[in-house]
Amino acid sequence: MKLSKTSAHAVLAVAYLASSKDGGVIQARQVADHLNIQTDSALKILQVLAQHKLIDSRLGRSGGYRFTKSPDEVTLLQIVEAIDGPVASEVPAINAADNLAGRLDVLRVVCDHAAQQIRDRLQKTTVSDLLFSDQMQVLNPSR
Amino acid sequence: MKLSKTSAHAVLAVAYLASSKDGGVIQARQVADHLNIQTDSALKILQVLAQHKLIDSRLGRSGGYRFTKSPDEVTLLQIVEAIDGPVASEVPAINAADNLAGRLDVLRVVCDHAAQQIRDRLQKTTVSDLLFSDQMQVLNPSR
DNA sequence: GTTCCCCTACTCGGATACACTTTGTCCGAGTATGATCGG
DNA sequence: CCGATCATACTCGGACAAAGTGTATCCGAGTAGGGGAAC
Repeated sequence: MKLSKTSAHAVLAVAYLASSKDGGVIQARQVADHLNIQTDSALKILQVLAQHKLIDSRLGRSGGYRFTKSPDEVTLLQIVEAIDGPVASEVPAINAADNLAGRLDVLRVVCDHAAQQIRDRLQKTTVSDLLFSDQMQVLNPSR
Repeated sequence: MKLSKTSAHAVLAVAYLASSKDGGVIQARQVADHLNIQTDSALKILQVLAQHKLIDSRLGRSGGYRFTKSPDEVTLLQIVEAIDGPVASEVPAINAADNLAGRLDVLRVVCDHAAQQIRDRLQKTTVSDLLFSDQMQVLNPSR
């Protein structure tokens, strides 16, 4: 299970927007500073998230991004698939003899099942889980 | 769940050796022909499998490779991890503020769980499962 | 005070360049078998 | 007939080149709000 860097940034960006929804919008620059990445990179991530309706974008001079959904409704699967595309099984095409078709089918079934388990796991975790962990972090060992 | 091309080749190579164990060794060239790949590529795969003791190699003029284990004992996980390395969770290192540590931990837990499920799935399937599917395909009742 | 226009700050979206991983290829070296040759 | 020598066919293992994929950066364009000038 390899989480792409961009997906990880996207998840943290959504969590950041969700934790900072004071009604106002947040600019890409602020998100970039929070994640310690370039503004352009954050911009691209936020654009894709907005295209998939996971966050709202506002154009113009006082524009920015905003998280308007309920944290319970947005899952990690939605975020990851918005960035990296569908989490599907991939068995490479192999140009081999016909009697290998059955064995390749077995591999496909195994990978399909594994991919489904990944999807299930990513769907069980929502943005609110991230927000909650944040509270635990702040309230726990500091003092 | 993305199965690398080399891993797929390795699985099919082991299945080929397992289905052809007449007592004699099989040369890398034969495996390459069976998989429709270059001899060098097959050679490299077989070498790695032999290093991990999944198959036996025999040096010298009448050398080659042989599958001596029981098909029930060798799992797909062993083959895939021999080729691609450990199937572990990977959450990219992110240089962000400290208050993001908790959220990153959540991501790590999720990915760890997903990776464990992948391992479980790959471990449940053995070489004998591939051989059985082959019989179903070719209708060759020999076991 | 109202209207019009321009300037500014932001998002949008494609294009491009870069880095990393995977994949494919090559070559020298080691090893065991069989054939050959000399005693 | 027997043993030493050589040729052959294979594996071994590292190194390298090519391809593919993910990542970072750049640039022009569009959009909305604010400020200033003219009336």
